[in-house]
Amino acid sequence: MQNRLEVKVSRVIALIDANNFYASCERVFDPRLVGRPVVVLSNNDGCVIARSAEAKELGIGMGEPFFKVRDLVKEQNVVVRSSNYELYGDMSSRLMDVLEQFSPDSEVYSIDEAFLELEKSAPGELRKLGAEIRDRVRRQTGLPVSVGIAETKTLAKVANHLAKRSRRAESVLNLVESSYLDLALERTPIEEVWGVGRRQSARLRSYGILTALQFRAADDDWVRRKMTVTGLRTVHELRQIRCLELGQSHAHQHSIIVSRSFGEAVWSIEELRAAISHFTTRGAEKLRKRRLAAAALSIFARTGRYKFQPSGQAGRSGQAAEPFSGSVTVDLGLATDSTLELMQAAQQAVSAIYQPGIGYRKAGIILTGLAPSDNAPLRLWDTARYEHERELMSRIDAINARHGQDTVRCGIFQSEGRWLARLDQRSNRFTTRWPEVMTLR
DNA sequence: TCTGGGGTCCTAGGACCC
DNA sequence: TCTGGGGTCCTAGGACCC
Repeated sequence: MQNRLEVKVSRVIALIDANNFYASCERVFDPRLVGRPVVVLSNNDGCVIARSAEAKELGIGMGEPFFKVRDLVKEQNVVVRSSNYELYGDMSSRLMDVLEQFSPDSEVYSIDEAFLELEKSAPGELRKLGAEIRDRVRRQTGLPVSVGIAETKTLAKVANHLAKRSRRAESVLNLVESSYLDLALERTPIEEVWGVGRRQSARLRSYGILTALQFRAADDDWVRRKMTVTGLRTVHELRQIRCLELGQSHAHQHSIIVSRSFGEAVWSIEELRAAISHFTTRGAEKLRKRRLAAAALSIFARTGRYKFQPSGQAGRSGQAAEPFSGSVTVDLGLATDSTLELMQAAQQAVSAIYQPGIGYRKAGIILTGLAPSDNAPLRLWDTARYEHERELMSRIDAINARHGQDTVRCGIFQSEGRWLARLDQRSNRFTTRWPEVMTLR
């Protein structure tokens, strides 16, 4: 038995973050892309969501709409890829497997980054450990990563940013017991501090706070008033006071969202039903995979964010209508992970939300009230049917896992439709689909 | 006309993250 | 013409309770 009151060994936090993750994944499987500008596009080929260093140098911005850079892309011979989440997800789990070798305490923070808790040691030793992490990830996955080490998560983020930016391409920076700490904070503009977004940084700038160093020196009460406890925590973290502990990712997820922008506007209720059915199927699969059940299902549907041209009778006036956005929530009564039950609720919600004469550009479902499905309350009636349904679901999942998505599917939906996203330039799913593995000649 | 005080729970919306 | 998807946390305000 461990004595729970024993003195805690002093520990530090490392943040490991892949460089240009999606673009780097593409490079692992196509080395011809090395040294060339590469961009990866969002779903529907709408926005640029990843850029290689060369593409950044051309001035292509993060989140920039693709049509705005199309000419530049052509001129500069930039490689363009549609997003391939199946490939990136698989590469992500390989990355995390390597990181786990270095510490039992880790938090997978996003698809391409993780925090590791490390035992504190001499600054030189920590730096060496960081370099070893970087090198092993490279050897075992082919991915380039940067490592930042510090006393708190927020400072580890600062360290990681600076490591990425360093011209010497060291890609490892240790700020624990570092005489460089203050200078590092001075070189970190306020908007780059983790937790300070566009809104707050504009406000802070108007008060003359331009750097992380100045923010660290701000008065506690003032920060609390202006930015609530969230802002105060960030300031404390910059002062090496740990406020944010490592979380267990997925320990208790609160919601699941499945949503897509449509390839073309959707006007009819049949097409909207088809799309929502598709999202609901994906959502139910996510639930079962994570062993969760949902107590409520919401759907939302909206027009484009930027303008909206009404059609037919609604557009007769010729005036542009306001962008429309609506949502409907259905209480499921008892938590469920059954595609059939969720589908019923979703269709009910579609009927409630649909309005003719609106060109929907995006829709989605949100599952909430999540709880482990093993703890789901027992049904008082219909127990036999419910058990039967669960059995059916697990068989369908097994078949689809083996033979591909939607080999067997529930209900009425067509898997084709104008609402499907465009993905014109997707690379092969090299690691997860047999027909797409690499062939060597 | 006058009209307490304190608590909980829920939801919508804002801000942030990658 | 063409602008992603999936999450979290916090707060304010209303409904409701005693």
